[in-house]
Amino acid sequence: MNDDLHTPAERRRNRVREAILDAAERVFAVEGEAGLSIRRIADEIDYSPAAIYKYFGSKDELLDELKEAFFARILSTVNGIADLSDPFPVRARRCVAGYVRTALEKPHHYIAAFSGVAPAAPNCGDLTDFSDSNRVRAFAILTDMVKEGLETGTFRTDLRTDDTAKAMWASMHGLAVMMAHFTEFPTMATMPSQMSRDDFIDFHADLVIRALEAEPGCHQKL
Amino acid sequence: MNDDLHTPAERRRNRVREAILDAAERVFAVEGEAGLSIRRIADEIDYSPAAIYKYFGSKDELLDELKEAFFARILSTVNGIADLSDPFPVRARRCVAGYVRTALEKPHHYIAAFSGVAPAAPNCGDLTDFSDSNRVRAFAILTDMVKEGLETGTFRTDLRTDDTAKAMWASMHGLAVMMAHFTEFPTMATMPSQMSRDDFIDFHADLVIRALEAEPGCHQKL
DNA sequence: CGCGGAAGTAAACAGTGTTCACAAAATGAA
DNA sequence: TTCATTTTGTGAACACTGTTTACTTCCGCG
Repeated sequence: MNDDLHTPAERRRNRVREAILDAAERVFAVEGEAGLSIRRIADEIDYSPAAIYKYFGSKDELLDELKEAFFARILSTVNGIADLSDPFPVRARRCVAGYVRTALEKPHHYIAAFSGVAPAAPNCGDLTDFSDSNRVRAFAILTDMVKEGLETGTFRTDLRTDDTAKAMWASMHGLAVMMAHFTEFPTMATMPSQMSRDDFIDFHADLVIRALEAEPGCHQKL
Repeated sequence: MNDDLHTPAERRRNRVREAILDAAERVFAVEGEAGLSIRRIADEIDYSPAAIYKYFGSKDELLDELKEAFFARILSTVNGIADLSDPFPVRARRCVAGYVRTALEKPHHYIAAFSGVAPAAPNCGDLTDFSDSNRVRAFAILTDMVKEGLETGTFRTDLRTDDTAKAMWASMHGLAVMMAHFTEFPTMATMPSQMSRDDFIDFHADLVIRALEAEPGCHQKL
């Protein structure tokens, strides 16, 4: 968090950096990855395109920072919910739903964060390269949740923690990416539904948790 | 299916068209959407870039055809499984798993098919524009499956067919897109797991179906 | 002050999708 | 056959893109 803003020069530099990110953010949120170009950002902040390369090594680097920031936002939302004192399976459902809702606040961001096949990272091959902090922390929330479900006896005892967390995330992610993809339609259209957007998210969250419960559906409310 | 290949000219034209699609397919499967350029395709088939525009209105149109063809392939796989005579909940699980496995045969294709926010279609707004044939048919398979589960009493009776099908699709899609995204890692890495890739797909499929069952887990095998 | 490094720039390079005027070839009719 | 018409293919251009390079300008430190 400490960004070393001691000297005026450093603060000034940081201000420009933020301005670049802000401009990128603005354009990106509206026009998506396709509409975002270095020259466009430069125009927005009245700089020359080349200037941006004094602050970011490449366009991808800049984009990664945008996506990472958004992912951090989702993470903190879910974290906030996880820290509440709701009884267990309710809290779990709320985390799932919260994840999806936050993801849908910026559909372009969320989709962009997972579009494309991840390149084989340099320091990969083992599981030890588990260094992408935000995603790791997000995953940790899930595994903690599963552990709690197991310990309290809410979940089936034959579930492996890590695999279950992964499956949960896949399901949440699926809903988020699907609704984000169809975001410009009313009620996620092109597919019939009687439910409101929010109700559907809750419905899905309920299913995700229910799949794990020893005696499913004992806590109907919310 | 009838492509009107009556005259020699039409057949010749169709051959070139296929050659273009084949070349695109080849490049796309290996290098993904990023590595695919009109000029690259043109090189591959020894034509000039401009020639391609005699066969496709735009690069997007060409790409859409690639994606659509792949989606059709997934669809037919799932359809094949759905037509088997397996007892019900087993067949449902197999459909889900089959969807994911086929999607993962070409990760680039699958991800590309859902990357980006869908633009508001011209003839949209109502549900009546339900005209994207392949996706509609895929969705129909799901709704049929849910209906069968409801009629045979396997599924909970309080499930709404359409919403349940949508939720199912979201979960399958989530797993597919997640595994596709991390496809270049061993065992979908960056996340710990004790299971093989295939086992995990089955595990997830089981969870998806189990969430809908009236008495979950009565048909453990396969 | 002067000096060194950082900030910012215009211009260029290599690449992209796409269009356009034009040539070559195939087609259909007389 | 010959001639006109349509189709197929091309090279060059246009307007973009991300990125680099040489250059100037400016700020902070000694």
